[in-house]
Amino acid sequence: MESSSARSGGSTRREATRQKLYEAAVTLIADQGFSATTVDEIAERAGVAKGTVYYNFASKSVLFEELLRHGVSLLTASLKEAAEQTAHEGGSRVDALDAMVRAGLVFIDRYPAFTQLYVAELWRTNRAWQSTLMVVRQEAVAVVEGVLREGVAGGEFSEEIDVQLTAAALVGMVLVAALDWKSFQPQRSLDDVHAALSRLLQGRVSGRV
Amino acid sequence: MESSSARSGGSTRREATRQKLYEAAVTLIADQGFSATTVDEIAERAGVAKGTVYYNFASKSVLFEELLRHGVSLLTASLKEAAEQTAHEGGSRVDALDAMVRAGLVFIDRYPAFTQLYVAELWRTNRAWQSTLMVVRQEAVAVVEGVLREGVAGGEFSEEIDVQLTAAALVGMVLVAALDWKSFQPQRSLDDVHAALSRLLQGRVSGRV
DNA sequence: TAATTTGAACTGACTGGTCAGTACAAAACT
DNA sequence: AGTTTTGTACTGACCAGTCAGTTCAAATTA
Repeated sequence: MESSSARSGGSTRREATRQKLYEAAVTLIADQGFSATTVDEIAERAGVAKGTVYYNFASKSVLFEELLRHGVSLLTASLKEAAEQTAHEGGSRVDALDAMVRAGLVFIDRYPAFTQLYVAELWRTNRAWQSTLMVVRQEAVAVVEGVLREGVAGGEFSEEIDVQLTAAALVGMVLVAALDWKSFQPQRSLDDVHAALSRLLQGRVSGRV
Repeated sequence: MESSSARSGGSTRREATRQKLYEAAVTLIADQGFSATTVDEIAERAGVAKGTVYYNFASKSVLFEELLRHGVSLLTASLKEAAEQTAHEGGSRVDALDAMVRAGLVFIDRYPAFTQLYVAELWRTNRAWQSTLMVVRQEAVAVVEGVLREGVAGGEFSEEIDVQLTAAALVGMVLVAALDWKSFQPQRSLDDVHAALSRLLQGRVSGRV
């Protein structure tokens, strides 16, 4: 079971179907929520028969869980890359933070629906995919926390800062600002939004230029 | 019709029932989402028969909408009070911002479930209560934007800042940090969390003092 | 002050529709 | 030649909303 002709990672055809299903599910669930979205809708939007959904995923919940894993792994990879890139170029930790803010914006710009759905589910309890979500959240936040800790160790950041809380606050800043951007002023450019957040991040809001 | 003994503003009994329904609904919906929460569950949790829900609210959606309105009006009032209080005491705009951050934290501390539910619904589209949510969101954000604008006008904040985006970012910072606090390190004190956010807000993260 | 009436508030069994998941034979891919 | 997809039909659990009937405290009456 599972080998077939194209061995590495399953057949392309199947992979394509799964991708279509992800894309259909992500927008529908972002808009309506998990429970209000029906499997029939997802199948229709993906241009696929309902049976195909169940051929590819064990259940609606499993489809959603794999969608979450898939999406967050993209984000985590992108954040890591941004941090490492900055390090290689000999930038400071503030530069790394800034690069990660930008990476976050790029991600949300490309996958606004996923982001929205993620935020909507993140703090819920008593849901089937709760544990998956926790794991995946921690992976992403850990990247930010890592940079903060390095900054504290290297004397670049104050030792007084609370790493965990500050990381959460930074994530929240980017998340909410970006969702606001996408929802209420989508015509603005990414650079524009990034500049506004950089200014806030570097404490240049209060007067001193 | 409608007079009865206790005239002013409807009977106390009815009001008490509605309050119980709000409280039951807010935790259930925060945990499970709107669609996954049944009216039977809400009624049971409130210690009331299902029919009572429909005697008091036209539908499940209406119950939820009124819950949203009720909750956000509390938040808005609290933010306004914080801002005005600071102004009366002759504080700066940074002080006002800081007071509002604290007011936000106090609110989330008291009503974590409501906050969670609000965040989960805020960026959705195609839902019945969408317009209600927009109105109510704007009321709250406007308070923050107002303080920022006054700060810019008074020369206290840089003219370069983007008021709308910065307001969103500030809200996000408080929101996500507070939800993280409540979810993952609930033993910490409000003062503690407030201090961490103040530090971030005043740009004291990067080295200097 | 005891008996009666009123009506707002509440109850919970019931209905009609919806939806996740199943079944499977035929078709299409690779 | 095996894997994947299709299309249609079906089942059974679940749930929003309804409605005929009940409760009870206050108001009215005698």
